[in-house]
Amino acid sequence: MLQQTRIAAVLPYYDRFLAALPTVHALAAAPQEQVLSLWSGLGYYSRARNLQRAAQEIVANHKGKFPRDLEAALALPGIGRYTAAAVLSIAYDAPFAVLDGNVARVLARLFAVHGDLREPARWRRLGEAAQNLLAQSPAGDWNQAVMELGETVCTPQTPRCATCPVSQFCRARALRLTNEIPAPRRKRAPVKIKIAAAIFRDPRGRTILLRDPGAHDHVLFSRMWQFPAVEVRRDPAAELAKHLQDELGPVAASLILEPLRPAKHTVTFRNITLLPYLARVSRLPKSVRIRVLPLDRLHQLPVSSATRKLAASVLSQ
DNA sequence: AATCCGGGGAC
DNA sequence: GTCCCAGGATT
Repeated sequence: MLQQTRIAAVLPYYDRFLAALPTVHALAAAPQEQVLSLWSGLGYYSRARNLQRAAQEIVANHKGKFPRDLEAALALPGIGRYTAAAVLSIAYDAPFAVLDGNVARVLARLFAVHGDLREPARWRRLGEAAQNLLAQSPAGDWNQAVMELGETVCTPQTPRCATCPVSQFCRARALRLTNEIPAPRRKRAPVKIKIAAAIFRDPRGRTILLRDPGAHDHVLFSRMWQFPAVEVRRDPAAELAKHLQDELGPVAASLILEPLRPAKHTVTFRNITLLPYLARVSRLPKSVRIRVLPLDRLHQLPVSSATRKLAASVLSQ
């Protein structure tokens, strides 16, 4: 959960996840839909799929215990250098240094490393530097201490050098380069997209969700349950109406699409304007690919945050 | 080596 | 608004 995600954002998910699936055996045996529902809203959903696959491999091949061997850990889906080092050092006191965004920033300032830290050759050197510093024991405590130093003291903006325990060794500070190091991560230019979505509602307050309706909006909805939706350009209502007929058939022919308040959503480099349309119907469309459920019970299914925002636009009006 | 994948909290 | 997060997989 912590991969590229702040601790504060993870905590409530972590608590709910462990309460529902407290053991590796429970996780391995759970329906994938339950795992994804527990992850719903946290993002990077391949992590959830990989975590469950890893649990299944651990049960099948490692007697239900996370492997102590580095190579075996790296062979698990979703376990890379960082996570393997973190788990093995914290759980088993194995002598592997972690390198994450926090550690990289601390080391880059300590040694005044210029350039993009994520560039593979530079990242590898930083990993070697981290390993060379790992003379302390227990290794897990050392690793967590360096990460926490980065999180709380050696922060990206306005680091708290006055309270830093290693400021006297810091080359970036000596050179007055703490604001220039590390170099900012280069990012892809943002792209603007408009997505129109139809939120059906029957007299009992129920709606429909689909899965895998088309390739174009997978990015936004993460291949999970979603409202019928389509990317639109000039005439959102008309383009959505056409899409609904293609998706759902003639049942969608004479719908009245009532525009609701647009919402903003960002997925990596895409700036998305969500255009919700309420479709009041006496009877919901039926199909094997359709799930019917109350509009205020979306958390029962795996959905992305975009789907939650769309539902909220109806519930708030 | 590049690119992709979510979401939100801090500033 | 901007930045970046206890990264990993895929191409």
